[in-house]
Amino acid sequence: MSQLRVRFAPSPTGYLHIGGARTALFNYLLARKEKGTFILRIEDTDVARSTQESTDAILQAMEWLGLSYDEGPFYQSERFDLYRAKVQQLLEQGKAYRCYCTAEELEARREAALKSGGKPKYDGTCRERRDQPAGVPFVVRFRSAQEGETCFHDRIKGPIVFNNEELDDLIIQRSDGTPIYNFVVVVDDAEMGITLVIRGDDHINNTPRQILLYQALGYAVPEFAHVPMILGADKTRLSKRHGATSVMAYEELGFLPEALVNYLARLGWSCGDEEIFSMADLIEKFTLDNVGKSAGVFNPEKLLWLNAHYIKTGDRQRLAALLQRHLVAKGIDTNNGPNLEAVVKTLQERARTLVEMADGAVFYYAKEIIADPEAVAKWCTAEARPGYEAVLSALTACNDFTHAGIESAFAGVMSATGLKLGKLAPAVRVTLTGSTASPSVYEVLETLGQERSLERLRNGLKLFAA
RNA sequence: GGUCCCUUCGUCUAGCGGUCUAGGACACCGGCCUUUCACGUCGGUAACAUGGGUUCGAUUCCCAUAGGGAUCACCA
Repeated sequence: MSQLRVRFAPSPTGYLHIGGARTALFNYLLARKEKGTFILRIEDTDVARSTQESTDAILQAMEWLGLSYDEGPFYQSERFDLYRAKVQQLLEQGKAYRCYCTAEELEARREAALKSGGKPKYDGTCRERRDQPAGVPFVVRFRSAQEGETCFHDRIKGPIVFNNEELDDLIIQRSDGTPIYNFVVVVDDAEMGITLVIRGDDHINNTPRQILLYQALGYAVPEFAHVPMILGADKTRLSKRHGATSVMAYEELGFLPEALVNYLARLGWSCGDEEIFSMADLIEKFTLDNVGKSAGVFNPEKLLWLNAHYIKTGDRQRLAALLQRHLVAKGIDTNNGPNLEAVVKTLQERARTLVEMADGAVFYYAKEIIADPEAVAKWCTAEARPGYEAVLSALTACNDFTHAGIESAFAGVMSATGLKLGKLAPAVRVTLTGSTASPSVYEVLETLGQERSLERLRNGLKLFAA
């Protein structure tokens, strides 16, 4: 066990999105690699916006991705006593003060400042206020440093310096007594012994004020590593406009968790020319040194490619179980039909997602084949009928309905009729699958089995032009 | 607007002063394979934002400019 302690601290105001998942992944990978501790903390201090459903969704997504944590989940909503005590401590030490300005007043002043070209920061009205009017609601503000500079060495971005003049006295406790993010994140990271904070770089601007807070509270300041944002194709922050952003939406779309993990890891991190990484590979090879500094564009095409790779190389039994779920979702009963693993085998190389695989598997379980009219018109012609009938009788006579047996049945027909497979197979494919695109007819025949195949082939006779 | 971050093919990236006529991957285009669709395979198009420095020598270091992103809440 090393001293490294990292955490993922999502706010339960929605599902786990792609960006959050990558942050969680990086934390997880580093913790595992360094044999450190990975902590999960739910940041639900905003009671109005936090929901149990969101928390559940986040937990579920973490589990689906295989990101297990060592401690937690901790809920900030259960730690208000701690925060109140820390606020009190700051108040007593004169490092924080009560502010009686109302939200409306502040808003008005902000606008005025902006209009006159000034900075929209708190003007310090209550900074030196001594009286404590009874019955008047107040917030607690942190007395921030007004001069000097605050700097830190980011593990990804390098040295970053802020002029303290840019910082204002931020609110650390609302008028309803609940604490605010920038305050609790400091208290919790310190109290939980976090040694390295890995988070999105949208938090860079929060870092200096948090450092000041660590110091005011007498805590050691942890290290920081700010990972770049993930952008949409138009280079703006990834959002719903760009398609699915929820991790679990990808499961529904037929993606495998290892594909998403692999993709997310490679978005912003690299290891030479390698592209394919299992979770074990990532744990072995991940380092913050190879995380890039610039924001990356989410590329669904590449995710698709990785997913196709994992489907191609995946375990059939597992894929069969996953495929069944997608088939059932389409209202298809897989009980009266070919073995699912055999079906997976024929579709593995031609499906990029489980949804595509399910689409491609539908014909196997159809009670009746409804053939594409265009395909029928093109291949089920009077001219093709003799060959088709020859195949039908050869397959009827076949007593070894395996790939090899089927192949030799076709070979027999080909030598007897002089027709090439290109003349024989298409019509068979159409009556068997209803379409011109499918796995190899030998495979389809074998997978369907003799009984079902012959039934379809006989029914198919009706499709031929007279 | 202020502040902060970022800047190699369309996209993800390799590159950590000379090995760069810049490598890999996705996508795209073409050949091959082939019973369809795919897979596979071979090949191709395609990038160091711009301008100054530093240096014997810059894709690599520094500074500007431009562009992009983030952030400026009693959200996190």
